Amino acid sequence: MKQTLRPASGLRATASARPTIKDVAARCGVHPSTVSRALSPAMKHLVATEVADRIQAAANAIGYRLNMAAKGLRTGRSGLIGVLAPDIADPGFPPVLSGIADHLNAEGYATIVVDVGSKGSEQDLVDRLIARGVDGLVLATVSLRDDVVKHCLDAALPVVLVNRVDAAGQLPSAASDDAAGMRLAVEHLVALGHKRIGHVAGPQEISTGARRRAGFEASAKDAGLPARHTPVEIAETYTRAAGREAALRLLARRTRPTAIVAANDLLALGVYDALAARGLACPGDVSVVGHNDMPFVDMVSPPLTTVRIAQRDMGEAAARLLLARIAAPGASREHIVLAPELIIRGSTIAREH
Amino acid sequence: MKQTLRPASGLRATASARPTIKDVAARCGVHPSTVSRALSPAMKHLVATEVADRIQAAANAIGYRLNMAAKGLRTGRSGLIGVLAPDIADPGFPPVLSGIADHLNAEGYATIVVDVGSKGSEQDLVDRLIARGVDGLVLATVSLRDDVVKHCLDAALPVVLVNRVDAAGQLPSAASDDAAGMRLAVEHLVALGHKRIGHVAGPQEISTGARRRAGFEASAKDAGLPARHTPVEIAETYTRAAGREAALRLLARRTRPTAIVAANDLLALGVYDALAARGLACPGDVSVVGHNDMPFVDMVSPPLTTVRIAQRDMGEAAARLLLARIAAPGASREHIVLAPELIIRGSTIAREH
DNA sequence: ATGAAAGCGCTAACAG
DNA sequence: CTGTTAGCGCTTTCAT
Repeated sequence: MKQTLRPASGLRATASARPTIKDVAARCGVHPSTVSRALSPAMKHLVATEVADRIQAAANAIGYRLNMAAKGLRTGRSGLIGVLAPDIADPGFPPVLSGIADHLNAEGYATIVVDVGSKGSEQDLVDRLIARGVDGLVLATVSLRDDVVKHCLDAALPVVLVNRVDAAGQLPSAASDDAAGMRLAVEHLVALGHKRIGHVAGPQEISTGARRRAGFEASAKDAGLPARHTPVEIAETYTRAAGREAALRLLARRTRPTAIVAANDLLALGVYDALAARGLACPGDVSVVGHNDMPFVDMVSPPLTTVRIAQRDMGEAAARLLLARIAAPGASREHIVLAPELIIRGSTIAREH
Repeated sequence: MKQTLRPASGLRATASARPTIKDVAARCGVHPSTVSRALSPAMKHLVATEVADRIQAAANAIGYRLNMAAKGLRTGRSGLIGVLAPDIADPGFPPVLSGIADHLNAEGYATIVVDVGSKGSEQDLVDRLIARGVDGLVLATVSLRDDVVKHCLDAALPVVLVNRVDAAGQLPSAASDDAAGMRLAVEHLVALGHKRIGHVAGPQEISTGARRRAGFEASAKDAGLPARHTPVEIAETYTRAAGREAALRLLARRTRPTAIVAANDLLALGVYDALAARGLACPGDVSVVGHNDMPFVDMVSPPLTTVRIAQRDMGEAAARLLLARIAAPGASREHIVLAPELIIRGSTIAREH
């Protein structure tokens, strides 16, 4: 028998190690479980008020902090949420993230954000998060046919999507109304007298890319514009460079569009680059509309007309959805859709006839 | 005696619960500790290769994942690092963060990023991170006289600073050479013939604000410019609005500067706003230099001349420093300083005489 | 209202 | 090389 009891555990005020529930108990002359109860808001009512106060005081005095790892081990819930982001550096993402994190923090959760872009396989990242015992996942990365979704469902892990949706609509999501956003853009241009409007579409395996394109085509049709006057070119990635290339292809068409709607502000800046490369003026020769209203697009020249999406709200909605899912695993597959808003600036102008 | 053994633990393939080391052990007919050894890279050599392989296979077969909370509880190390950020939405921060996270991830750590701006007391945030058992902290928030620093030192928690330094220089840090950056800016303007150069300084309780200001004043003096021709106005926050106000004050001076150096790109954009408000042209009437080279300042009009700082490297250096600190708690209080670079664009022009 | 006991999943001495 | 044993800090029955 090897009893490795720490000598006089809990009595040494010399403690440099982190105090535990036992230290508090010893100091109050009560049993550790009583301390646990007194310090847990939910169980506090089971303990005499006077004792509870003494325990609270002692805990403060020695600077006791709950050990979440131990609690998590015991309860099976870590209070950790994983967030998979496509690229932290993308200027559109921080507001979403902060919406997510604020809401989650308020509920006592901490968030681990993982940037998928840089490191290898998304599966691996998810597995590492599972190893950390995350109680749920927010995916801002899902592409339309995606194995990660299946992977998470297999792991029986509560998951929500933000800013994206999955092809089958199986997962709860919070996203902007992409079709409505494109309609805003197209109708604005039509009202300005434009009859030939091009679209620089985003990657089609990402839901925003596919849905904005569909929204563009539908709105153009509804406005009575023939397909040959509403050409679409696809950018393979949401980057300025890809936007430039796609716009260049659009401008090389037989009948040049007098306006271009981009699926994204980054793409729109690429359109600016293409225009400059061809010696065309914006908005003089070609009007441009973006999407997302990312920071500082009001400072570029010309200030970009764009569709603002409710990024913070989106993040918050996703967090709420996830928490609901965690509380009731079988719950509703809700899709929250947020209304976009057109911000008119200097990059769109009436078409002189 | 109450033996609550799970019946036939590890034999049920029905398992919907997460498999544990015991399940793997049962499946292989070995003891759990052998599994632990076989699955730990560091201890694997203690186990027969054949057995180790069998264990590995079984683990994969049933989808076993290490439970980090349990491991952490046992070893006292969580593999979690906390990052305190002033504002995730600040466009300057993501590259730093991604430098930190990438390096840390590669070493098996996960990072919890906390945005200080939104929620209450920084102390509380730190305490919550301590409750999570973080192995160390990266502070991107420290102001020059700061109690958080003391709080962390008290908790004997390894800490490094990034992008900032503390007044006493007690903590290891990774930051850009602010003085050198300002010298680059001032000498550039002097070379262009400017003789009256103003400075929109950042908050003086933040090290970048204070050090860039000191750098500005030193460089101006070295260039032979009298103090009355190199006025300084302080912006209370690093925001476009505060930059505008400070610039307005600068422009209201008796002898108007022909160039303005801002402590930060956000501030520089505020200077643009002020110039526009006074009907002055940039760079025609007043040249402007920023600091940080944040995304898309090359797209504003005019494209901003600015001092680029090595943000990603800064993050990576901070991560390295922290890991070193964790490995050897008493280790060197190293200050890593990164060299900045001047990026000349359209907002600075020669002063016609 | 409190104490006792057991165990979450893992690792680290310590025997063999 | 492998099994035994104990325990990290906490919560939660179950008894008092």
